[in-house]
Amino acid sequence: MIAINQQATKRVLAQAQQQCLALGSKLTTKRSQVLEGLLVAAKAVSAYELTDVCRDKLGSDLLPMSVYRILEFLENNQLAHRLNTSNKYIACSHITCDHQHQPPQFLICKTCHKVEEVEVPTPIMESVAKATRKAGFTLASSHLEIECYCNDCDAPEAAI
Amino acid sequence: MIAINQQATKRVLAQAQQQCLALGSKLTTKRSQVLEGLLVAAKAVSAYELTDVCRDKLGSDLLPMSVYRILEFLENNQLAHRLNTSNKYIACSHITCDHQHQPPQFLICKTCHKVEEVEVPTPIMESVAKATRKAGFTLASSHLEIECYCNDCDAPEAAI
DNA sequence: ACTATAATGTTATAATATAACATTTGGAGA
DNA sequence: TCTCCAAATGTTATATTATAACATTATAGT
Repeated sequence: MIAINQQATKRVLAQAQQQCLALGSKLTTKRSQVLEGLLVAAKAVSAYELTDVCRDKLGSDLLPMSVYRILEFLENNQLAHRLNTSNKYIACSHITCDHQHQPPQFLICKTCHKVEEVEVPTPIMESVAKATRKAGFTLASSHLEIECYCNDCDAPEAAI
Repeated sequence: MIAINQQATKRVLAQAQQQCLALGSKLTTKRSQVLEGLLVAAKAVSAYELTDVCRDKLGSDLLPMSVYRILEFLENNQLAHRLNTSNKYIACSHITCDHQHQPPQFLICKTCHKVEEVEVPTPIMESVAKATRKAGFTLASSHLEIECYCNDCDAPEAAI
């Protein structure tokens, strides 16, 4: 996970601040709290779980509705990702990087819900995009979500 | 979509029957109705939408709870797929094929929810599996879901 | 026919998400 | 500084998706 201590968290939040400004938007106190909640959670959490984290760990009194709104904002500002596979949210692990990245690929453990964010090799993404165009579609999502079992959780059967 | 007329539907259902037997399970009347519902819908539908289709188009009186159970059965018997991206279900487009297929890749239009099932080229799936193992995970899901815009729906911005 | 198991029915409720409108806040311009 | 607009947040209600828990019915093997 991206932030393992308070100092790192501060650094990430400051960087997020900058990133928002660059995009012409503002990381308000509440938004910062929600992002901090994601960092504190240090794993993929549902909007309601995140609401609890913000209340219990950060003393914030946000309601789920606000958390949903703010999560949408964070997504639009590339500070968080929504994992469709599990209906959970996670902080972007590249907030403190200053360079462009390949599209993320999320490896999601079906058992313990641990998430690892790796980069999709360019040739793979190109193949996918090509197959997509061939079928008469245009790629919309810039990330792949892969359901996995992590090594701590036994895979029930053989995989592909 | 897989079944465009009654005759084709019958053929698919008969084949599904066989496929179940081969797997040591039974395609009961209700299960067959739910599968037929998916065929009639001819697109990805939610469990509740499917319940409506079964009631309105097929005269079945299933409750959503039963539909969920039966969808789970159909998935286990490779007769239907659950699309995590949209929380919808779709009939497998390969029921009437008698050969093994590559893992499916679903192209899902974010706007109109049209779904196209194409095959993932083996080398791509191998690359993904490799990256997965390298990160300490084992592939669990045998399909990829790709969010797209279909050519009938305008993509709002440039894609990857 | 008897019984064990599978399948389905039924009711309740949990979990996720959005709609709609009200209120507050923070800045840009008068 | 004041005013007013737009953005952000608050609030309430409700839609949508999914599962738990237990009851009943159907089916197959003996």
